[in-house]
Amino acid sequence: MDFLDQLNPSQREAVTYTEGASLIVAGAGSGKTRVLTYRIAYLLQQGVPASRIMALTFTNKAAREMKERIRNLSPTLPSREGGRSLQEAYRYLMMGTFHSVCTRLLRPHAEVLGYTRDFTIYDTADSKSLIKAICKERGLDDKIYKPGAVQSRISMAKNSGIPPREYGSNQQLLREDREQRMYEFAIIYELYQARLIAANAMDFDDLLINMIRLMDASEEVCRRYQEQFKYILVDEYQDTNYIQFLLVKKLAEPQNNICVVGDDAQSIYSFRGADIRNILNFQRVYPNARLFKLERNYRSTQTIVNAANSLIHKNSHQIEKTVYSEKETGEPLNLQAYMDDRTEALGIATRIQRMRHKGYNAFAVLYRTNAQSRVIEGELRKLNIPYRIYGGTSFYQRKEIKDALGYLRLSVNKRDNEALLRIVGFPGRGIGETTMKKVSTNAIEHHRCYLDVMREPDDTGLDVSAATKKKLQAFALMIDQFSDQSEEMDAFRFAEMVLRTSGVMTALALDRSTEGIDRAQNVQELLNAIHEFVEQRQNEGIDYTPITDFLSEVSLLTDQDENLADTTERVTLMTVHAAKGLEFPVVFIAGMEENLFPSQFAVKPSEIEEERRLLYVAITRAMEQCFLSYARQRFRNGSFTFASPSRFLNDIERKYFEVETSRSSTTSRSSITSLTSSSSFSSFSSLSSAPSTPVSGATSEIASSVWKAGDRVAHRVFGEGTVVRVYRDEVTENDKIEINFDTQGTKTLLLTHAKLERA
DNA sequence: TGTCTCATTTTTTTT
DNA sequence: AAATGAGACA
Repeated sequence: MDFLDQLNPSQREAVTYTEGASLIVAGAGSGKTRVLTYRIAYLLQQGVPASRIMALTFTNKAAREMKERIRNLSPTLPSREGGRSLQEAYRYLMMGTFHSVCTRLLRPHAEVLGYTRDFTIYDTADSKSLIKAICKERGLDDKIYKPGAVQSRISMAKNSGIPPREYGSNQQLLREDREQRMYEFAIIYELYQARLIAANAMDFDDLLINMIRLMDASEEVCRRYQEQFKYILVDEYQDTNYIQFLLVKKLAEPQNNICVVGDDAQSIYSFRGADIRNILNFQRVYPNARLFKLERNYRSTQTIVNAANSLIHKNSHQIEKTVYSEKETGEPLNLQAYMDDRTEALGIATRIQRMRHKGYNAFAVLYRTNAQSRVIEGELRKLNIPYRIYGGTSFYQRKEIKDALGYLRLSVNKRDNEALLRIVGFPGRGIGETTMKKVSTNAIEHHRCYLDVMREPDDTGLDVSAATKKKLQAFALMIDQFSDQSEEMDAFRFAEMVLRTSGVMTALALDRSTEGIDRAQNVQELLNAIHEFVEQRQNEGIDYTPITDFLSEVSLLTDQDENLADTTERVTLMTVHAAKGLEFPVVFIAGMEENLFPSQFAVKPSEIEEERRLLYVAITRAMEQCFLSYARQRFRNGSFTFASPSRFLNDIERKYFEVETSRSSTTSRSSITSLTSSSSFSSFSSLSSAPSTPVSGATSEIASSVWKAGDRVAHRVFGEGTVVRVYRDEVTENDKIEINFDTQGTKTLLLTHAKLERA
């Protein structure tokens, strides 16, 4: 049986057209991954060696899954290659995220660019802390130079291919900086880059940029890679940025066997520099490119596909396509209004419970921001519904894990100053901020790394006491010893030795609090992960795995990459971004409110359009049913905010929603305009019409009156309570009050958002 | 130095 | 709510 039979005609065409450039525009659920997988399998069948194929995916998980599918496909392929069996071929595919593939290709040639092979990868936290330090050194106000903002601007510059030098002569950019009062931005950018290089470190963007620089710098390397990768495939092309575009273009030369797959309607990463023009202009860059459209959706019911289409058509420029489904009509979308975020979470949890016969894996609750997961989590737990949260602070972001990794990083790359700063204070060894400040100053002045200064404090004339010197030298000695052994042991044995010798393990074991025990367990967990990593490589025939290999993998892990082993039935909770590429029978989309979805930061039309695409992605994750909901009041940043329904709700054609049944019904099935609340607080009659402004007449009346501790208060959400603390006698709108509730303990409320009544 | 407390600020999505 | 920062204190 020919495996191509399993494809529909348009899929098959896209799979078998292998020479030259092709653009596959793949609507949501149209079997995009399938096409990519089969295309690679087809190439293998045609006798193309696996090592000549490069496939760039959006997550490592996607790469892994694709490899697995290719492996399962390959037995059915007739082997044209006598020697190596096709079943094994998948191992030699160059497959992964842009960042991980670049790291792999970059390491052996890092010297060309002035790095060593052991360069470390700075994650967002490292970069941010470096930026902070630079701003502080220069005495800049971090109210104006917000580390986060500076970082994303640097990233933008990098992703647009503008190095520090060019930045300083770009009038347009400088003007923008002046408007932001960031007169020294160009200098910060330059210093930042210099410090990265000095630390033998690359940030995420550097991995891509340096890959291009490498190919520019070495004709030989360039040709070698171009010859090696005869076929290049890029998944999720709509979310690639300018640098990625350049990189792929360069790698594919001169034969240009390049195949990109994507859906402009699902471009949701512009904040990360993704440029939708890459996919829109593909045919202009490659005039001979064949265009394939996959328009049949195999995932969702007709209603879901049509509803999503009606939404996305509100956007301007798109590649013309008609996504359709031939599955059953299916159930209408459901829209539910709730009084507040907790009621919303409870509503979702209750619905899941009612439908639990489908199995918990059938459900996903999607939201715009990670912060929304808390409430939902809480209500699910109350109803004993098992769930799994993706994103948020992942395992590798935990402090103790970052500390542990810091030791490993520094041992491998002694110039990794950010790692050093992390770990020098843990476990405590009497080296504090003041000392490190001096170390840092001297290091920068003498163009040495921190560890050098600590090892030889006299070389730079470090002004510290003899006792401190001793401590610094002891630390340096320890790291040097680790470093000497880093290539003598495999990753696991090395990590174990370092974490024991350094005192990290002992320090954690000393803390007998619940959190302390957790932390110790987490570090043990890290060791297990390293062990697993080494074993896995052994199975792949690599018998020596140094710690460097592990380190470069962990820093590039994505959110979806975690939690493979756990197969128990659970509801999935994640942001819409994280849900990209996934599907679930039943999808809940929570928080359909203005200033949340679309985000409060989306103001420009293009930004609103991106948010709309984001909702499109969310809806098209659903196979059978889609529930949308919003809350009128939401606890955000420590206080209550009022919310109005998302404008996007009006962008979805009304006819796809469940129609309102009867006005008097207790459970509210509602159309968009007459949303009735299903809350148990209906006794507050004033509630049914949600006020659009937070300050009502009642509030100002309260604001002008005098409240004392012990006065009673009624809050519209929580019911009755007692004021236990008033910060001042004279209460004004922005004052805080603390309210004691019998069920939920104490809450602090901003008076502006609390409706108070004298009880 | 290191730790604790109090106060202020923050806002998204992630390789 | 959570995270960060400043300041007091041992």
